[in-house]
Amino acid sequence: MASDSPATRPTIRDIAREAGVSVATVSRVTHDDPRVVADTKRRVQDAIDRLGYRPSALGRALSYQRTNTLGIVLPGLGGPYFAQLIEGAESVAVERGVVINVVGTHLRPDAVGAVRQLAERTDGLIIAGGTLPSDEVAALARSGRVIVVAGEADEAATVVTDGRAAAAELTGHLADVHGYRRMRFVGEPSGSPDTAWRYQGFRDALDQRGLAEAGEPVRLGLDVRSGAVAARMLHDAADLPDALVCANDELAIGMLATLPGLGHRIPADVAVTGFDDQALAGIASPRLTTVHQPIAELGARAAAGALGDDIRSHTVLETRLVIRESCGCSPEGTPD
Amino acid sequence: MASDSPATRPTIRDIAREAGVSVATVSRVTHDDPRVVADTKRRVQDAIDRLGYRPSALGRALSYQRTNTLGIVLPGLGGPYFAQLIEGAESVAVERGVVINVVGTHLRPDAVGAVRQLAERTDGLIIAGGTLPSDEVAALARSGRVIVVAGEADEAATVVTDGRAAAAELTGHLADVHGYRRMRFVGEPSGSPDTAWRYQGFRDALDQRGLAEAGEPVRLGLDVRSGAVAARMLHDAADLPDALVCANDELAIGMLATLPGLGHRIPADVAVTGFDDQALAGIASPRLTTVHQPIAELGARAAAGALGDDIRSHTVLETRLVIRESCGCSPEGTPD
DNA sequence: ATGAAAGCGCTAACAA
DNA sequence: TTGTTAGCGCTTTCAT
Repeated sequence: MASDSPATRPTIRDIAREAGVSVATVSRVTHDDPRVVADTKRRVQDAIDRLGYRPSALGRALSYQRTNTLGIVLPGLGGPYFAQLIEGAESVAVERGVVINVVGTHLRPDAVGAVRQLAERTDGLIIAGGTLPSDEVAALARSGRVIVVAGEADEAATVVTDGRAAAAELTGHLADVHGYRRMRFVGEPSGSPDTAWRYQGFRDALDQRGLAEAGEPVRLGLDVRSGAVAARMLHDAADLPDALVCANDELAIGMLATLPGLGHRIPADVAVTGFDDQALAGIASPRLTTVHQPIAELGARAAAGALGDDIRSHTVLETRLVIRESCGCSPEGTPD
Repeated sequence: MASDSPATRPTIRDIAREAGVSVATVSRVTHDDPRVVADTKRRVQDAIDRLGYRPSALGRALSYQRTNTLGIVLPGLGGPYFAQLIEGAESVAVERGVVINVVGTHLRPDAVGAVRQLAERTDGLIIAGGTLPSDEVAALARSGRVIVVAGEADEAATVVTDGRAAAAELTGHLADVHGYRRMRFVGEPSGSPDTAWRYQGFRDALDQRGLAEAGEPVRLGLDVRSGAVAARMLHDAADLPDALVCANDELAIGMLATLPGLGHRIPADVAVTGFDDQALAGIASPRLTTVHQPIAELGARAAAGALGDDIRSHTVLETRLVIRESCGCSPEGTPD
């Protein structure tokens, strides 16, 4: 428990000795090599069971020159977005007998060092946009398989969605269908490339229509808590616009969990939109108008690339505007 | 220009050759060994820089017989609870020059296999309660350093909080101060030991007062989405109790983001409580009455243990009841 | 101050 | 069918 020194693990040599064979034979048995005769195999297997031997992944990795591991670098292990991304990556990792190792850089003072360590122990790396300086990404890409997801890179292949166009379409709906004029973006644009693109799309739609932002972007993170904080700030400043365009669903959920309690009805007093179309978006009340993104697919494609499949150097996946009620539309899809 | 081996990473031998020294000397340089004379050191460092050499973590691990890696096994990488746990572990990992590798078992068909792989590549393991069959945990504990967090184990040390007592205290407050009689638990008790303890505490408080549950536990997950789903179910069944005792804050937040939109005021029509006291709990509206848990501390203690510190075989950390407004108390802390 | 060489746990030619 | 042996990349005595 506290102080018992774990017995040292048996090595392939221990088994060889125990079974009275060579290490090569033991290795063959652990690989189900058909060449070993049944009787020998049994003897070896017995020794393995008796001593509780399991081949060292480290030793194997060194010999194979591959680790059967896929690394994923994310800003943090927070919300559903990254969970889904990982899930997508897992789906392809599983069918290739590869395990996944995740590191979150936001928690890490020395993110670069941690990622370099990770790179050593993996056959490929998925890096989320905005987690590392781009020259570091380039360096990593030069010495290994790297795919950047939701970000830009010139030395590595990227897998993204066109968040800019999607955000513009969403904002256009708010302006044209509902006639909102005072709209404000929630989320720190420079937080990640992803968010930057969405903000740009928001601006695009405004500019196209000669509209101005109802204020600076609310510069906060991308989690539920930040949505709640933003809601309180806006309430305290008595400065609610017609519509709050949130950088993702979680922010919007934070709004839903705060604004009503503060006396603001959604969407009657203020419209709120999300981005991502997480499962939650269709369940909260009012249901969230948002943009659907194939997040798991993003992870799956990236994983395939990072594991050696040939993929295009720049893959862009489709998004889809999802109109529900938080923008002011009625459940039938028509504006109020 | 040494462009002979282009694709493959340079090894310590390449550097040795390039600098005209032995591998031992290169190794000394990478370890800042004071015995190498300045001139030699410079020559080696030059070669290292020129070829872009970085010692292989794999090779080192094999030689050192340690990996400088800490593994964490969680059900999933979803919400803030696990993010905080990891953060706590990171804080001690960082000061020991250790990196963290996380795997989520819920995403994994072959969780056991994945964890075994992980165990190979780490010096210690933190395992969240309920993620693995207990005999597997025992096996892992026998061959390495394992700490179980928020769960039970006889072969491994555990780090927990007394969720049962805390839940009983919280429920007692609801019953005694507010006089609620119809109370219902939200969350699947058998989902994790943690949740089971909280449900037990809830039952304890009820039993003590001769009260009955206002219905079976609402058997859902522990995420925001499940809270929203539960809210809709209860609404659709027109079966809202006096108070909803949620297994964690996220569930409660899902309620806050759904119930008001469905026409139910919190706490006027129905009280809602959380568990964990996430940052969000004090910001959403109404602010959440909940139980504070030192989650990061949980992670930190577990990490210390998993990395070799002597810790008690059973550590229990303090919780604290946090009364805010979602239970019906006024901001001043008095009941309505 | 530096080098030679023996491991660390495993795999895979090559021999026998 | 099985064994011998040379790596995989690195560290670390032990010599020199």
